[in-house]
Amino acid sequence: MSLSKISSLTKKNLGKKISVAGWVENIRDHGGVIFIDLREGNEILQVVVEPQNKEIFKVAESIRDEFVISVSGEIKERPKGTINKKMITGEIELDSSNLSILSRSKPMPFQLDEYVKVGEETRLKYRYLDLRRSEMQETIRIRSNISNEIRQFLTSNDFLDIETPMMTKATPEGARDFVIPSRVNQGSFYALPQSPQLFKQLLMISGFGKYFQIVRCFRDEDTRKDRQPEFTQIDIESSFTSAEEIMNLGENLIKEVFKKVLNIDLKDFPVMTYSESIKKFGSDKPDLRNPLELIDVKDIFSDSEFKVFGDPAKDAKSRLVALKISNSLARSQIDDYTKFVGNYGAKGLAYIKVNDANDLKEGLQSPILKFLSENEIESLSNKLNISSGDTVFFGAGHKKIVNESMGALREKLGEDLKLIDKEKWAPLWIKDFPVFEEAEDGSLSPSHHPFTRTSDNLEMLEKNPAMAIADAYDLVLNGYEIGGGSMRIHNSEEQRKVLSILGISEEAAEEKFGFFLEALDYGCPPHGGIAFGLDRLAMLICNKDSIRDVIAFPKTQSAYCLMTDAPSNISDDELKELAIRSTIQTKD
RNA sequence: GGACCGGUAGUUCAGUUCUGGUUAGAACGCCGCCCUGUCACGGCGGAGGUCGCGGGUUCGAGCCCCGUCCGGUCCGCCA
Repeated sequence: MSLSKISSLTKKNLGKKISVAGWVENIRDHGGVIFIDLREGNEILQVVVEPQNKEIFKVAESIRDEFVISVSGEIKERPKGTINKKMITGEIELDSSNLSILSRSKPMPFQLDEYVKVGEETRLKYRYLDLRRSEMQETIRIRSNISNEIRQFLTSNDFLDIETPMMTKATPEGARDFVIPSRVNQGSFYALPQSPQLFKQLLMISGFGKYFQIVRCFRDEDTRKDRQPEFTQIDIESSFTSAEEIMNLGENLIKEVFKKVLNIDLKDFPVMTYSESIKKFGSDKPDLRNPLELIDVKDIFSDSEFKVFGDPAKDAKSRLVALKISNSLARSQIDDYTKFVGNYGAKGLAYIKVNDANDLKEGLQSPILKFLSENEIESLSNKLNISSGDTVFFGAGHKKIVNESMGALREKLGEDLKLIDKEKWAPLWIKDFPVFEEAEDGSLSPSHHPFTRTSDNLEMLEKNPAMAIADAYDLVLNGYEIGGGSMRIHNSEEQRKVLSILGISEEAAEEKFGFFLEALDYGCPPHGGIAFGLDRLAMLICNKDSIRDVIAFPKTQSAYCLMTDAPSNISDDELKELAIRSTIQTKD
């Protein structure tokens, strides 16, 4: 008799003889009758063992949680009053006539029930058991559905799935590479790809007009809840296209995934420029579910006696913003927020508590009031439209620090004050990024990557690179960057120029990118593309706080696998074969 | 590299500071016995601890001090 799937069993099977197999979710031994909840995937079927069949009954008495068993018998309707509405199979049960233990199990190192919370450390050590829990079964299934829908969508839009090497060449700049030593070419190293960027551009040169790949990428940088050393990108590239076309494609792709996986119709995604986003939110990946906005108040304080505000108000490289909330906070809370913005380099956090908005003389409370003129207070009151009970925070200083600290404060206040509607989806496009980011020492680094085309002309790029705008775009969802892309440079002259602006010498460019620069000279079509972070997308769709929860076997914050104990030492023989010597003394 | 939070039974936690003191508790799980309609079954009984690790202070440390390891959140980092 072949095995039936538990999920397929319904009242239609009443009276039928069937066999099932699975894990023992739970046993209720009443002495005279034994109930076994048998689990297969996420589905559970109640098996009844009656004492009449002495042999089976004896076996059943020895069964423990998570044994793997097979049972055959007849599907019966449950007696009246014993129907369990919480179970999909709650109206039926399997009256066992045969039962065998296929595999025993030691007691679990932690309980798999949904009712018991388990720490992540334990879960990761026994990840294969953690994955048995219905919650994990569900998320892994959803993730599979997501990638399946993506494949279908892209394939039906004529995109070709093409694999690119995992063993490739180390690239300068950017993230640190994971490196693979070569035995055949001793002393030389491959690198794992940070992304298939150059290969997908080469595929455009090869004439594959539409490429995609769901592909693992590797970056040897510190992790976060939304960053793992290895992660998965939905990598897309297209020839003879435009930013509008790629954004349109990406938007339809995400809409399709939400429709098919969650049955949610996303409205058209708003588009915002980078500079507007920074101005309003201090961030290039704002969570639009958060209603708070930064308000520039430079104009009010341009002649201020109060240096903390007056100086930045006069300085082009500085910013002065207010952030208003409709809550009155305790002193200790304000102190906490002051500490919080300190993490981002802010020297302090000025604030005004509005006790009575109708009395600008006595109704305000703040250590900085005595430095502010009546005019300034009145202008502030008008511009911010303050009401009694409000608190206003101020950020003043270098643009970067104000944006980062006040942007982070906006997010934190949004969370703490529960201003964010967690049921909502807030996608948006950010475009018109600068081509380069300027470091404090004036040096430039790519804000996207060095193959991004500017939407300005080349002259502008050379004369004033820090002001040049890139033909690039990011997709942001609920405050997470879930995708980003650009139109690419498609001639070697422009590509060489950008590399030189980045401070990469001609020799270095030749050594690292020579093959690519040469390829650009053999008829390169204009092209561009985008890449989405599958892990982040799945995390958001599954309503999880960390991408670890949507990765079957993730690593810890220190890039360690608690289950396999990777990374680990290799033998001296292996090292010798690879011509490598460690500079670390091995522990005793 | 840095800041902060955590590490006590198999698991989840209480106990920990201001205030160190005899035998470190609970719940769930586990083991044994009982139980014929439960479904997070129930009842009775039992076992289970290097308080992450190392050092120090003290008559005495889970608790105080120093160091260290592990997990998490964040800064730096992430073209």
